[in-house]
Amino acid sequence: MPELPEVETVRAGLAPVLEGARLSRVEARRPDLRFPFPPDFIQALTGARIETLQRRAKYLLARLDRGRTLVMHLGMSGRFEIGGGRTPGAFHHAVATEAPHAHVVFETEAGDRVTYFDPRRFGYMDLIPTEALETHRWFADLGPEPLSDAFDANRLAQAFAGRKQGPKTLLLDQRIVAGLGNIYVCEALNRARISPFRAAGSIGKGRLERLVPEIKAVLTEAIAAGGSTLRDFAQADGALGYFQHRFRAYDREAEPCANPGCRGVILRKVQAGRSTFYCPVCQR
DNA sequence: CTCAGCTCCTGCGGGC
DNA sequence: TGCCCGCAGGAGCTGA
Repeated sequence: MPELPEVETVRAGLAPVLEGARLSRVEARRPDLRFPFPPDFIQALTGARIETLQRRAKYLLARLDRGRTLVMHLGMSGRFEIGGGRTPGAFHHAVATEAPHAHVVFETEAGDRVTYFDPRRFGYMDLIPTEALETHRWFADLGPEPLSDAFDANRLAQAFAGRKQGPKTLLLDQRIVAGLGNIYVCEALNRARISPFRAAGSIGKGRLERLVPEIKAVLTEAIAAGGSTLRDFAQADGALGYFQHRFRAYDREAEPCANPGCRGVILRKVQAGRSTFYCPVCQR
């Protein structure tokens, strides 16, 4: 599911319920997601108060009042729902059925319930000492937030210098810029009319100065739209993001390029194991 | 160091 | 209808 705009949408949806809330009950319905839960996961969370719910790159960070932070990554198919955890209509059965793939349930003293679903289980959660977050291996090497001033053309030029890989691959590298994924990289390169395949080191500074604002623009627009709903992404309140209707390249194979004045057609090619959607006419 | 390829896991849609 | 294949929003690992 989630790239930066989707994770930010989830954060914004959960914050009203979780920020300032004290957890009265936490349930892990299996021993692991991508990784095992820490041994004291339930014990450490039960009774803890969530001070803030923040986002860094594609991670959600729930800072607890106990010196640790609950770190959550949604992988490919992770999703939160306010409520949930039981199959709707389960009361029709003699025994309530657990909703499929509802792996973690958080209940607050205020009576709210937040359920984490993740069919593919590429997501993960851990408890990390808050003061050690920045040096933790998940965060130590992360690049700048793409929407921050720290992410600019100079930074990108430095990262691209001498590299033969395409800008597509490098923009997916979270050490260069943190939060982009396959959709928004395809979209930003199409908007900036830069080929995903050319050697990143050969892209002139002027073109990077066009690319950076396009990255920021597509992310900002996607956040405003509540993210993109491809298969199963929904906001925490169940509302669907609608940015997918504004895709110009991603998932638009054989459709006309939307760039003004371009008469090209979007192609799909596999690059580094991922689908790359691009316009061979205007993206150079 | 760089880079391509493979891996984890489940579900879904298209083609036959 | 049912089966098989390819593909999916991430990212870490391997080995050349």
